[in-house]
Amino acid sequence: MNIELKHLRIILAIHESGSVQKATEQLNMTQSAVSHQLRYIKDQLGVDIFIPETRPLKLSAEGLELIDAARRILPEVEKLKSRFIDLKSGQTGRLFIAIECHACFEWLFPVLNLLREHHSNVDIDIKPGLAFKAIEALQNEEVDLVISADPEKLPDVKFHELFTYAPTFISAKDHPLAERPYINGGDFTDQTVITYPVPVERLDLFSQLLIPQGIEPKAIRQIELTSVILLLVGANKGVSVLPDWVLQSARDTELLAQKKLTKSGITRKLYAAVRTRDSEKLYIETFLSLSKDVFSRLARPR
Amino acid sequence: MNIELKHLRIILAIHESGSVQKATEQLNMTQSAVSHQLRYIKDQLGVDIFIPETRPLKLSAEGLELIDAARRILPEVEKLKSRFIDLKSGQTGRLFIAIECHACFEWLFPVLNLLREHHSNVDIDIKPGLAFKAIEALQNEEVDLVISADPEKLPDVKFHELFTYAPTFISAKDHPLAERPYINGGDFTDQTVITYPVPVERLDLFSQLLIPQGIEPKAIRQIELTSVILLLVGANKGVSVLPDWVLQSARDTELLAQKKLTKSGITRKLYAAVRTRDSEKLYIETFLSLSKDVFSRLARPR
DNA sequence: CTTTAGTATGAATCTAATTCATAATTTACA
DNA sequence: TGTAAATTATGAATTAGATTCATACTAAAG
Repeated sequence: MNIELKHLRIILAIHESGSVQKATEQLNMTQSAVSHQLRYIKDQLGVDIFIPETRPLKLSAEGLELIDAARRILPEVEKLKSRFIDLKSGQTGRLFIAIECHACFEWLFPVLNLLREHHSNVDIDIKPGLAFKAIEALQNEEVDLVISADPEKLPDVKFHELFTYAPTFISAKDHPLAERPYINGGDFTDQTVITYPVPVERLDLFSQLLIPQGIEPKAIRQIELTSVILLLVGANKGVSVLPDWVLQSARDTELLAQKKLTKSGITRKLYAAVRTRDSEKLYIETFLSLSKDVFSRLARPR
Repeated sequence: MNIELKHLRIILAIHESGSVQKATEQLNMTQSAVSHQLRYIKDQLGVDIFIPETRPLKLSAEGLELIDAARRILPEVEKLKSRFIDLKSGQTGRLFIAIECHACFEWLFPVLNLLREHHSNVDIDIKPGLAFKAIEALQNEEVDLVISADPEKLPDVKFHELFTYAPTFISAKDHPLAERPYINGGDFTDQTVITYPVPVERLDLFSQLLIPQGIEPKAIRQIELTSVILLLVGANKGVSVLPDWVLQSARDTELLAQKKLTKSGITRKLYAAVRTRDSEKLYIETFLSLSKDVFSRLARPR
């Protein structure tokens, strides 16, 4: 026995319009096609749906049951269809985010709060623990967006530039290096460096400066919270390198010395990586523009 | 956008088996056919259901939603299908009954109670108010069975013989006619006749005896309940004609005189009329055999 | 890095659906 | 009650859709 949605739609249209003839418009079929299908349905189910040779067409006892079922099932399917229309257009969907850049929590939280206001139908979340294989998780659809500083050429992933920042050296004001106009890699050999608890190759200081020059600092101390790092640096327990945007508050600038890295300074770019086919989704575009807004407000000295 | 149940079944089979290859058996399709269908579904929905170029095949975020929907919708359809299998075989269904014969309530109630025990899934009911156009109501599927004494030759209706009975004259024992060996039509001209409250042409006494002879009784008094008719006849308020089977109880035979109608006696047959295509349904057959059983017990003098 | 299992694809084939023309029925109305 | 109008049913031809076969491609395993 083969029943398809098409058949339920035909039966329902006939019943609600009262005749095969009237149903043809609604169904966009000719009278003949409907009639042939009606016969097919009858054969499949093994019973008459409409009482033969009556006009207006009347449902049989069995036909009534079929109509009941159609009225339960078809709206479910319609719901599914409109759900997919929404999903495709980005009216609704899922935005799971992985961040390779630990400090990014600073601006990501306000962005997500704003995004939630714009797109209440989008399921927004940050997925921790994927930082290392973030792009792979993106391709696997475990996450839908990755904040990354290392763009790659991949066919199915698109990197959208968010903004430029400068990894910046900080120390206590009375630290010896606080006198220098800028900091070089070699300056770290006898320093305790305070970093986020992530593999060193994912830190700008290491990937951009120390690893290329083969330099290792005296010690590394790993701290989760940015505010605690600032505290410890202020207390002269070590030095650190953080994105410039986290060093804007008045308190930080009073207590800490900030120096550029190398004579010319190091700058990096942050990207939002999404799957190519998700790029036009509305909430992705909103995320990108909100990110730029929030960042520019954050980066502007107060 | 066109989604069919077939597509939901394919997606579900692939997901649950883990690969297109494994799903082919379950679906009775070749790998190629499944693959083509998969592409069609993707095109229709406008999104990838499975993440491309991964093995084992993994659902995309959108695919997950489709699976959820399939798991809601497909069981509904399966339920519908098995419902129709039951309907066709007569495991379940509807048995609405119209009775042209008013006295039939006497044996019909016990029959329906027994039938309910055998077929708890059948919706059994007596539909009043259709007695006059009962066969028409049967053809319209307003009812599914008609108890009738007047079989017709109709292509879509089948009359199953139930049993034979004798319309029998009754009067009080001290009534003048109680002396007669049998009763003729003319005997009614000066009698008050007590009948059920239905058109006279549907009463055996009239249709079989008085109307053909053009006789009218002195008066007609209409009473709903058989027991009240018996009471009134016993109290000499009139005479009546009832089927022999209602006159079996000891009390009746003591208080009432029973006479056959005409010298040779009148006999009639009761039929159960059903739509031809319902004839083989299990609960119809059970109804017929139960009716005969119950009647033979009722008709046997106690 | 090659083999293997799984998936995608194009062309040919087959099946099912639809159309067209027309017959058969039913209903409405005289 | 018969006739016209409207609706439904049906057969053959056509068209669209689904499936197969052969083969190319891709990812994973050894």
